[in-house]
Amino acid sequence: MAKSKNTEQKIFDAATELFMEKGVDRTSVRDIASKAGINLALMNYYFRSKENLFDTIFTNLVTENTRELLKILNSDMGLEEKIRSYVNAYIDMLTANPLLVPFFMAIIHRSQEKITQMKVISNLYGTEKFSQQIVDEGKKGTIRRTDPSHFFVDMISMITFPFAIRPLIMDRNEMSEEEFNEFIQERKEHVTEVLLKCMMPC
Amino acid sequence: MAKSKNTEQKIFDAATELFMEKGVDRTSVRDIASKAGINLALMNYYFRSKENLFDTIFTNLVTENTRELLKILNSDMGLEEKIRSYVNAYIDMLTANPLLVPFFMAIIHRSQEKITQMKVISNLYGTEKFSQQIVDEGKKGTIRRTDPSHFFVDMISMITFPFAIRPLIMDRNEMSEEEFNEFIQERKEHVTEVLLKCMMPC
DNA sequence: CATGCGTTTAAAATCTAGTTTAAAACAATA
DNA sequence: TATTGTTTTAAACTAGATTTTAAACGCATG
Repeated sequence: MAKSKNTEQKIFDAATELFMEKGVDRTSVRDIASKAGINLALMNYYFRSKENLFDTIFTNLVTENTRELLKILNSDMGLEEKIRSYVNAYIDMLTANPLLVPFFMAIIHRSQEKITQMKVISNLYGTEKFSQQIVDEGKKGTIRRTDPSHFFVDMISMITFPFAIRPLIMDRNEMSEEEFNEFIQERKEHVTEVLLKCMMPC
Repeated sequence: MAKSKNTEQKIFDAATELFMEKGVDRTSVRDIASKAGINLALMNYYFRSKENLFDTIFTNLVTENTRELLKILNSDMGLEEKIRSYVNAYIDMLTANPLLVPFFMAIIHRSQEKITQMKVISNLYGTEKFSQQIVDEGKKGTIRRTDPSHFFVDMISMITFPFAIRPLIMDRNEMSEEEFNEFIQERKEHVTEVLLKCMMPC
């Protein structure tokens, strides 16, 4: 029982990195083993199969990274403050983990049929309370009447999409890593502003 | 020389469909051959390798589908009309071809290093004229001063991202195919409005 | 009509990847 | 120390993918 947790963890970590970097299908079990510095068969010993290892990792990634965001979305903040914190927290999370979005995009494409994974991701977006808030404030006249589903899609689009096409943005604008990060930091303010402005009761 | 063009085309078409549907890595040359109704080795004869076939298809997909959009972006329309046509044309194009975005996202992840080297990519976003227009009108005061690179990213994010996460949106809102398409059609008006509103000179 | 050329097919060789097996090493404990 | 359960190793197995080679086909031209 000695090194068990240790080895299992090493496999888990190595696989996570490789999956995110090269994609699941382009990562072989042998890659994982060699990166983790363990014997090939141990992957099968601890996780029954590559696909099962992937499921484990995937679920873990989603739940780990969305806890905070969900909390904000379902908090009691006012609409403006909520939007601002959500945008900031989301962008911070993705900045710390820039491969997350491209990885997710690839997974959605890869496993459309795998409903379970879709369900896991759907958790990402527990928006009932937030939607209600938008409808309510629309009725009160505090903001323009706004369709919450479109609004939410706008929001996550503007937040996450730049990470999905990062290489293109960098290439197009001849940006270095740092310049791209600056660009992303600027977007915190920018996206918040766009979202608030378009629901202002003109 | 009899069936040459024919066979080459059959391979090309079959591969295009499969790549878009299942992803490049999960499509085997056998799949392609059987779908195209040709012998396994013919893929190798016409396109030297699977990877080379993929490059050909990818380049073709990009150029075919961006011609129209680029024309609009570099036309002499006024800003408002230009934005409206661009959003409409882009959404129409993706509606006709709903796998395009998820496919691209997967490709960006799959071949990051390769993609920036591909010259076709720069074609995707030839935005000089459009950017200039935004800067000019900002100076004139017709619109708020707006950073063109953020604006352009906002625009393509809101247009394309919903297609990338289509299964999630459908699952979350319990939508049928048709309902999703309606949702997307609504977005033409919605996105245009958001974009125009946020550059209005308050 | 046979020669040559582009095209197509078939079979074999090579490689890569996931999984399994069987035995060895190890650790804990009775 | 002997026993037992866990962990590790090396090697084998299986399946499939890709590439190569050579042979067959069909047709137009000399």
